[in-house]
Parts: sequence; structure tokens; C-alpha cells
Amino acid sequence: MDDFRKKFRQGQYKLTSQRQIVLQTFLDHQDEHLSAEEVHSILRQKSNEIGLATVYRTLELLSELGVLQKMDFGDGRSRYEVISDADMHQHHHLICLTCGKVREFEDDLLDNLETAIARKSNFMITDHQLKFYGYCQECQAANKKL
Amino acid sequence: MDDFRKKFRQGQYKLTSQRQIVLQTFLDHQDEHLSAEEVHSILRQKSNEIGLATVYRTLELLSELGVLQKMDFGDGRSRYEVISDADMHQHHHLICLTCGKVREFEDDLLDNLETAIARKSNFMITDHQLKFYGYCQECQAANKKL
DNA sequence: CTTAGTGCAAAACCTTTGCAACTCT
DNA sequence: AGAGTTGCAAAGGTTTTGCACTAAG
Repeated sequence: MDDFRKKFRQGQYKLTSQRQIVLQTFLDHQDEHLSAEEVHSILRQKSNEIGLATVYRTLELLSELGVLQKMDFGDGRSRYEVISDADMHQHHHLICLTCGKVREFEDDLLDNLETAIARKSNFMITDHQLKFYGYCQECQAANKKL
Repeated sequence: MDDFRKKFRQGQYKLTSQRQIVLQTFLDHQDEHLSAEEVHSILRQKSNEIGLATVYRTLELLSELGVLQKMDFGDGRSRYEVISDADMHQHHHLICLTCGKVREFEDDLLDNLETAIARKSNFMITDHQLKFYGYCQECQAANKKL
């Protein structure tokens, strides 16, 4: 959070209350992959008025600053999560095709693969994203009953 | 293509000319990840009139049938590519953050990872998608010149 | 004070849907 | 003939933008 204040001062960006509460919302919902609309309604419930357009602009800014990671789970809207130093490069997502729930898992096997591919392809790789699609335990169970 | 005709007859689906030319478009552009709008405009140029809504409906149908794979590269629209038997489970994408170009590469190291994760997480995994983000050779070169 | 940021409403997109006309089988 | 399909236009949903007003540095 202090690290975040620093990043702001370095750019020509202003540290407004809106920007702080948006980031705080992500810190309060560490593993939830919030969308713009969700952030907006969470803040509304806490009677922190903020324009939806501002939420969108803030989300984009925080992504540029490397504070948030923008991602897509195929449900028609962008979702975001905080990039904590710890799991920067090594957590991925399991997406259930039935209920849409997203679970995370840790893994770092991909780093080797990444450097190998970077060399072979002359691509300067900065990041990767791995998603597994399938059916979660609950949905598998529910399906058997039918 | 014949395989495709067979799949249609098995369902209660009709093999219309629109569906054929949409699929043909993908066969003619094997490594291009076309969007609905692009398919529509390609067909328009070849004076094959087709409604945009029909393109969308056909894309969805072909995805359900396992003929096309729907994917998202973060540019605000869905893109599709043919699933050929050969590379069903083992090709991934390098996405350039500057120019947006998408390159493919082959790899099958992930199958082991997939089964390991399936076991650990009780998730029944049916598919995965791996994307690498970074900078392509051309954009790296262009950047050095500035 | 100066420059950046906010809020609102409108606009811009992509995608889906209702319905009458149409076409494969 | 009958079921599924098409095209069009309208509606839906997410994200962006113009502009007058406000607030941070």
C-alpha cells in the first residue's frame, strides 16, 4: 500500500480518495477476481459513492502501474486481481465450465518452459497466463445425481 | 470437412450454405484467429452475403460441435480457430503487447502438469489454454531505434 | 493556482434476441 | 410439410469518451 503511494508520486498521478478505496477493495477481497461492476457495487453498499466510469479508469491505471492484473474468464467482462510480489509469476486458474467458479492453484513449473520458449522464438516474454477448463468437484457430483 | 458434415447430420442441424462458407473461411485462414466481424467482412468482400447475426450464431454452434475453439486475446472481442486433430491439446500463443500480433508455438509439456493438477484439485480438467505475453522481435527492434 | 481526476450522460462497441420470411431434409 | 435457419432491426451489456466541475499537489 505504501509501495503503491510511491508509485503514484513517481508518475504525475494524484492519489485521490477514489483510487485508494478501489485498491482497498481489492485488498479486502484478495482471491475474488472482481469486475468493474462488482467493485462499483461493493463501494456503493459501503456508501462510498464513486462513478462507474471512474472505476473503469482506475482499474486501467492500476493495471498499467502493475498493481492489478487484468484477466478474462470468458464471462463477457474483464476481471482483476492484485499482483502480490509472492505469487507474481506462479499461480493459475481452474475454471469450471458448469458453474463458472474460478479456483487458483500454485505452480512454478512454467518458468523453465518460459525461458526455453523465449529463446526459441525470439520473443521477450514478460508474463504468462495459464487456464484450465473443466468441472469442479461440486458440479461433477451434481451431475452424477441426474 | 466431411467429418464436419457427419457431425451435422448426427445433431438435428442443417447444413446450410452459410455454415459451410463460415467454416471454409477458417480453413482458408488457418492461423489467423478470426473474429466474427472479420469473418463477416471477408465474406462480404467475396460477395458472399451473410448476416452478422448468423456469423455469431454459426461461430457458437461450431464451438459447441468442437470444430472451432473460442479464445480471447484481450482485444475486446472473441476470436476463433479451427481445432485440428493434430494440435488439439498442444499449441499455445505468444501475444505481443505492442503490436497485438499473435504467434503460435507447439508444446506438449503441459499434459503431465494437467493430470497432476487434476489429481491434486479434484477438478476434472478437459482443456487448457496457455498464453505468453511479451514483445515480438519486430517490436523489440523498433523500440531500440527510438 | 495549475493540472489532473471525477461524474454524468451520451456514445461506441460487441453480442444476443424476437420475429417474419425462408430453406434444407 | 415441418423443423431448423436466416436477416434485419432492436435490445442488451460492457467499456469509453466529452465536458463542465472539483480536488490534489
